[in-house]
Amino acid sequence: MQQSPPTRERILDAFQELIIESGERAATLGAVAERAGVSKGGLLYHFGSKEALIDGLMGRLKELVDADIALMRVDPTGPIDYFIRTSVSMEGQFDRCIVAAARLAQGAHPAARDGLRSAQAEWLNVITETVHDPAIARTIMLVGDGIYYNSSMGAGALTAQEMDDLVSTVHRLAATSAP
Amino acid sequence: MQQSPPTRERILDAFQELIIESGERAATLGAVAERAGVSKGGLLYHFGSKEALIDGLMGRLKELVDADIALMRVDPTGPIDYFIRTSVSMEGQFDRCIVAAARLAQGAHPAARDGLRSAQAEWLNVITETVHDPAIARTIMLVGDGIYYNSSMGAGALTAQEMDDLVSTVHRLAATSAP
DNA sequence: GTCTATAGATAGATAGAC
DNA sequence: GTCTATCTATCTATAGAC
Repeated sequence: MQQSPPTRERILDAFQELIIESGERAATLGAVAERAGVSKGGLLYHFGSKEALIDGLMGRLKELVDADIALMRVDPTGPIDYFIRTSVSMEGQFDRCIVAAARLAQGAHPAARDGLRSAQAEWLNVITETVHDPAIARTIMLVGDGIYYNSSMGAGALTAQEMDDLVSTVHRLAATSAP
Repeated sequence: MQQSPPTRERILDAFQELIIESGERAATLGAVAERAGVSKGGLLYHFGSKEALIDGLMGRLKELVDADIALMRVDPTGPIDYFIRTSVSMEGQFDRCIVAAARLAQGAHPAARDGLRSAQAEWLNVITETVHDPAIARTIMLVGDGIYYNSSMGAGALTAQEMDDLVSTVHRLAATSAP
């Protein structure tokens, strides 16, 4: 029998999805509460302010980033393949959480900005360990950032063919080296 | 003697800068009016609603994009060099307008989303004409998108050295071709 | 732990004087 | 073309019952 997630998680889910679907502005406490199936008062018992709600989502982000970095390091296809392919999906909790965080970061919420920045720093670390050339590593990071930029703008997902082309293009780039 | 720009332009400037500095949410009609040096009523004479204000900024964006595409086609260093180097600055009206539009697009404003999408389509056209390989062209576009993603997140500007490295890395990528 | 009721602040927009 | 005054709606947050 299916258990409904704890209220706290349902609230964070509702907040995250509302931000993705309709922007930060539409993610009011009332809308989040309704979507999570609680009253405003009930929501404010778990997160005492809107800032606390954002901090809650950033806590979730940090957990997911840590898990992702660990997976990236051990992926059999290598960190670059993993990085590009997982940047693109928008299907999992992780990507959805990142897109929501990106939108909050644009709304000038320092906690969201810092959370994403430290995630970027960790990814760049692993990529630099792999390709050694810092300029190439930074360029690959920019490709990943570009993918998130498009995701967060509601662009459609890449086809499987486009995805394969992109991965192989990035691999050729990684094999290149400055003269 | 310095002429102050017409009120309409001052209002658009104020709107744009407020969005960049503090996010869409802080760019209320009152805040925009104050920054532009008019009253709310004065603002609403020129732009009858917040949506009209957004449409006004999108009109400015379209003009700037058209001018940019024209420059990109005739730049002596070539379209790719021009595309990468100008994606990065955040100093000119054009980049600031794009970043503001990107933030509005994330707030689920369809007009902003459409304006940016058509700009991206035009850039991609020119790049594809230059490098011929569509997968490489798309990858270069993603690098440019990544730069804007970082700009709109308030990341610091690249150093001149990082910029040169990036441009040469992208050029090596452009020289690559699928087997 | 969750609810209702409500306070207090601020948003977008209108009306009409100048 | 610009202003002040004001209306209405909505948002965050608090208080207190259950």
